[in-house]
Amino acid sequence: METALLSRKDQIDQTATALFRTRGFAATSMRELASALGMEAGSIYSHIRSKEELLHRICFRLADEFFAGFDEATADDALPAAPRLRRAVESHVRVLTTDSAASAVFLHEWRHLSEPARTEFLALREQYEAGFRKLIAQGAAAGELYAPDPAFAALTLLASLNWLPNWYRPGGSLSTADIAHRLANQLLFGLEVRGN
Amino acid sequence: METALLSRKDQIDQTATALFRTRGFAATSMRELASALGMEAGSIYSHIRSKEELLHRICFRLADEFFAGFDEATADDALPAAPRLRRAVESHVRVLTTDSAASAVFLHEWRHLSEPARTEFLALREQYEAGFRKLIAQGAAAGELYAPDPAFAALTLLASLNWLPNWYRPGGSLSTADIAHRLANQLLFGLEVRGN
DNA sequence: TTTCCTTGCTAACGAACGTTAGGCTTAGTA
DNA sequence: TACTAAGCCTAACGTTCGTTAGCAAGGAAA
Repeated sequence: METALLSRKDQIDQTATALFRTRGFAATSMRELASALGMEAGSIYSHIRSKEELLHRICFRLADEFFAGFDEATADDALPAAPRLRRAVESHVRVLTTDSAASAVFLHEWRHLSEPARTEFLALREQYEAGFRKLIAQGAAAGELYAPDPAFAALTLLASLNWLPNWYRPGGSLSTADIAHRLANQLLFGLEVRGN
Repeated sequence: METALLSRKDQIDQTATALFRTRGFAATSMRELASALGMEAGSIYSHIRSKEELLHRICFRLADEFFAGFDEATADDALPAAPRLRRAVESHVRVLTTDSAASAVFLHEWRHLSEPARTEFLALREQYEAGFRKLIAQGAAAGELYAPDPAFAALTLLASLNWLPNWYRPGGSLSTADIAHRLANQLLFGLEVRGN
């Protein structure tokens, strides 16, 4: 029972994540998933209740990670908005890179959740984005950031970050921290007030 | 035969585009598509050869539009790289907004193309992105742009733009030209050399 | 040793899938 | 008037889908 590094259930989650990422949720069959795990399709149901449960777990676990990272990164109220935003960006990138397959599923496959999970998911997503909007708006109000339209800026910022799982490959020359720092630099440079 | 504004085949393309966008290609059945068109599933095959042909047409038509827009926007060799890049960005945004459903399909559903179409598609995509990379690199070499890593900058730039179909809705307060101009401003501001 | 829980198997279920064949209706053309 | 072609129908094909039932092997716990 306490044998492997990964429990069988975790192996299933992980393999499902990889398949959902490359093939898409709808185009991945339980038989494909079973085959990748070296077992039969029916056997998977000793571990899970349904195919959608797999997707549900992936999406909401990632949501948790994004929130936890954001909260930790922005916890210090004494800090100005700009560095807090920078830390939030770095946290976001860290989640994207350390769990890039799950992130890709999180970003692309959530629409295959059925109600009410889908609505719940979208609410979380909106709440998360609102965190960035608020930070940018604070920074703009304090004159730390140049962002005439905080909502627009937040959208663009997250868009750039969320493209990362599309090209990032774990074996690359840049470390996760490098990428995070670099992306934050490039994006915030355009936002920060000139002469800073 | 010359009756409608849209031929029946074009109506099918258009409805398929909308469904592929919201439901995804794999999760959209021919019976769903037929029902949305007010006909039966089998009848569609009087107009098309296969479901994948629909996806193929959408993806490659959009590729044509992106290329045509880019070529026109950057045709003037006498212009410096920075304004040519700006025009390319505006062209990209124009395609994304005037055909946002098809763009979303183009961006998300291409992986359901089977070989060799899939490889062909990816080659086109790479070629298109190379155009942006080259423009940014030229601008950086000439000192017009601040981009220590042109590939990185191109990736980030297109990422921000390609997120557009996720939030843009045709009835919004901003015109297509407004959005194009605004996005180009926001993105290039971070790229352009300070004091310009 | 007995009991149980985990893990997996085989076989099958009903449903939905993409696609095809063949026929009917209608409108335009000769 | 006869012919043709488009457009759509119904019915069905073979396949694959997610999922379930029932059973067997193996190790842990009693």
